[in-house]
This record gives sequence, structure tokens and C-alpha cells, in this order.
Amino acid sequence: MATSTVENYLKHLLLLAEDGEALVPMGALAAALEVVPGTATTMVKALADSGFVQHRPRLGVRLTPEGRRVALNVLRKHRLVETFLVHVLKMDWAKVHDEAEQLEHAISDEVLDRLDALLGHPQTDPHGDPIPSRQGKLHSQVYATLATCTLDRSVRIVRITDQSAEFLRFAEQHGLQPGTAVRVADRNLPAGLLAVQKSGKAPAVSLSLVAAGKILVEPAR
Amino acid sequence: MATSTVENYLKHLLLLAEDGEALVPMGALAAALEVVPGTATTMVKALADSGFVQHRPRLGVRLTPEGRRVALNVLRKHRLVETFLVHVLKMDWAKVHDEAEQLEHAISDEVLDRLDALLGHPQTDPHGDPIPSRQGKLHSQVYATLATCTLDRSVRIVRITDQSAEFLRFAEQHGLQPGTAVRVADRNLPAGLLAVQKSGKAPAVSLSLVAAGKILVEPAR
DNA sequence: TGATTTATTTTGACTAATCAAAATAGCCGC
DNA sequence: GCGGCTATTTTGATTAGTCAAAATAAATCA
Ligand SMILES: [Mn+2]
Ligand SMILES: [Mn+2]
Ligand SMILES: [Mn+2]
Ligand SMILES: [Mn+2]
Repeated sequence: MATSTVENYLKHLLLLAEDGEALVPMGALAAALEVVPGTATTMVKALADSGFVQHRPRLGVRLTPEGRRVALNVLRKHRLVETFLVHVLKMDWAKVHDEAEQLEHAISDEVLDRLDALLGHPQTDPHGDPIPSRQGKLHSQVYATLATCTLDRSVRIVRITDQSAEFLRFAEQHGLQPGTAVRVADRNLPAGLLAVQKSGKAPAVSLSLVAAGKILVEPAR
Repeated sequence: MATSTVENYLKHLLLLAEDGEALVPMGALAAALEVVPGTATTMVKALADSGFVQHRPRLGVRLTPEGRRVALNVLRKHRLVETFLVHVLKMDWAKVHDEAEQLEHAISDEVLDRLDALLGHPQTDPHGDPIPSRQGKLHSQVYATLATCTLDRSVRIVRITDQSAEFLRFAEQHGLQPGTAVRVADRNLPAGLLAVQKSGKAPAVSLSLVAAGKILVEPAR
């Protein structure tokens, strides 16, 4: 069995690669795992020996099909656990990431399946992150963000791509959560600022472009 | 934070001591944890340095109040998780012990509290094992067993004290689960056998005395 | 091209947890 | 009261994962 350290390395490689073919630089992997680069190098060589990754010395590392399979299963556990914690246990969506970071290594595939059924086979977790299917399909669409979408057009928030508790709490405070319909009322490029208007007469929310870039949207139907 | 190894040592010491004052022999602890005795000795010395146990060399080991506090919290997690898995996820009661063995180290105190509330603050787990209270009270009553209770008297099963999947599956197959009313129709001491009769006209179940001793009962109200 | 900066890898050391096997202590019989 | 059995402890080695710091390779700049 893969240890939880191994699972974490593989999961982070999956998240850092996205497409799957790109080589992840050792430094990026080390930073994501909060270890020094030498540690990541050592570990990656062990992972390569186990057939989970391909290591191109000095260039980077990428998952093998087997490594990707394991990583997708861990990611599925992570996101289904987050969904369970928010929807069933009513936990704060800003706290569930840290919980899931542990639980993703402790639940069996059988518990995973039963959780999935209990939750009604959700497609995304509470932050809008797509949940890999049981068969290992991960459909991560490309979305516009509040920083790039059309001005004054009604859009629906679909995903928050920053897991940090501070950002999630901020977003919740202003009602910027997946499912919410909003529109960018004003964008001031030089100032790096924009104003988001929720439907109704709530006051507009002021956001930096960086923050707005973390909020993915799709055209409201 | 205590590692999951430390948590397992403390939990097993709690289960092996029961009353709390008895010294647990090193061999018993090693056997429970499935490690060689030398490993247990080494670990116990480390636990003593951390203040979790008191080690009387060559005599045995027992929990300190702090060790007991930690152990009760782990045991509470274990049994609440088992209850969740059976009652919410509808898992086989013979499988949940192994699942809980992992999950007991991965869930936070906040998740614990919310699980407890979701389940309606249960007093016992699916096997009838008492769940320690949030405050660390563990009321383990002394019960009669099917091997010792009055002959031909209606009793209610309250607890199965064998966690093994085989025994639990056997018990379930014959409807010998907590809550079920039964009566010992016949006991043959020389043969080491007894017959258990469920209410209704189901055929009597034949049990060895050893097996019967693992099924705790109380007088049916 | 040659020197400097930066990323990566290597080396040596450490911690937690484990086992195999040798040493030891305590008890038990006679 | 001495010899032997048994449980426990000690010793030496191993594995997984980590860091600090030195070595090296590659990229960038002069
Ligand atoms: Mn994790
Ligand atoms: Mn998420
Ligand atoms: Mn455990
Ligand atoms: Mn139980």
C-alpha cells in the first residue's frame, strides 16, 4: 500500500500538472509539499523506482499512468470527504480542506463508494472543484474568471480556486459561492480593482484583480 | 500531537487494563499490538518519557491520567466511527472495526462532536461496546453471558465482545445481535455446548461455551 | 567565452518505529 | 540454594521520511 506521504506526493503532482503531460519542476513540487528540495528529489527517485512517476533529472517529474490512477483516487477521496463534511456534518467550508487532507488517506474504497452514494454522486465539491469519477475521469473545464468575464453580463460562480481558509471565509462573507449569480459592474484596470454586483440591491463587493482571478464563472443561463 | 502509533499503544493499554489500576504485562501489550516484545519495551519507555504511561520494569505498564485521557478520546472516535459506518453508511458490522482502526487517528475533535450529534449521542456502538463520553466517562457494566446466565430465562443480548469478522458474521447469521431477546434452552457442561432459543419458532442455535462467553446479556425487562 | 546566479542533486545526519537475536532478571522446582 | 524456564530488556540493524549544507549542472549575463 502507498503510504500517506506517497499519496500526498502523487496528489500534488496531479494538481500541479493538470493536463498530465507537463513536467513539474522539483522546486514546485517541494514547495507544494512544504519540504526542502533535497527531500523531494530523494522521494521522487523512490517513487520512480515504484513506477509511480517518471523522473527527468534536472528537468522535472511527471506521473505515470499508474501514478495518475492512484492520485485520482486520492483526489476523489479528498473532494468527496469535503462534500460530506459540508453537506452532512454542516462544517465550515473554510475548515474542511485540512480535515480532508488527513481523511483522504484513512478511508477505504468501500467507504468512498458509500459516501458517494449517500451524497448522490456529486460532480463537484463545495468549492466547485470537480470530483474525479470512480473510473478516473476528471473533467476540469476551462472557465472565465471574475477578472476576465464580460463586463455587466450576468454570470454564475462555479468554482473558487483558492483553498486557503482566509480567502474562503472572505468569499462566504460576501456571498461569493458556487451557484451565486453576479455581474461585474465595473473594472478599473490601472487600479487593479473591480466591483461585483450581486442580484438584488446588496452593496457591490470590491475585489482586487488577483482575488477576482480565483473565482471562476460561467455565463448565467 | 500523538502519532497514530502512540494512540494505538494508549488505546490498547486502556482496553487491556479496564479498571485502570492494573499493570499490563509487556507481553500482553506486545501481543495486542502485534509487535515483538522488544519493540513494546522500547516504545513504552518513550511513552513514559512523554508522561503517557508509568513503566514498572519487569512488572508492567499502566496509563497515567493524561495517557488515559488521550486513550479515551481515541476509543470514543473508534466507536463513534463504527456507529456511523453501520447506521449511516449501512456497512457490514463485521468490517467496520478495521475501518475504524484507521479513521480513529484521522478525524478531528470537531468532526467527532458533529458525528456524535448526527448519530444522536449514542451510548454504545453497533457491537454494544460502550462509547466514552466527551468528558471521558466510560461506564462498562458487568454483565452475565450466555455461558453464565440463568437457564430458560429470557435475556436480552447487550454486547458482543469479540471484534473478529468471523465471529461477528456468525453472530449476525443467527440473529445474535445487541437488542435481541433469547433464552438458553439447554446447557451441557461436559460437552461444553449450549442451545440458544430465539423467541418465535426459529430452530435453536448451538454454541460452544467459549463462544457463548463472548455474548453479554441482561435480564429481559 | 567565461563568470555568476539559480535550481537541483548529493551527502551526512537525525527521528520514529520496527525486528532478530543476545543478555538478563525473576521465579519455580527440587 | 542452585539450575533452568520464561518474560523482559538490551543491542545492533533496518526502513521511511526528513533537514542542513555542500556539490554540481544548467541557464543567464557580461
Ligand atoms: Mn493528505
Ligand atoms: Mn475543495
Ligand atoms: Mn488504530
Ligand atoms: Mn466495536
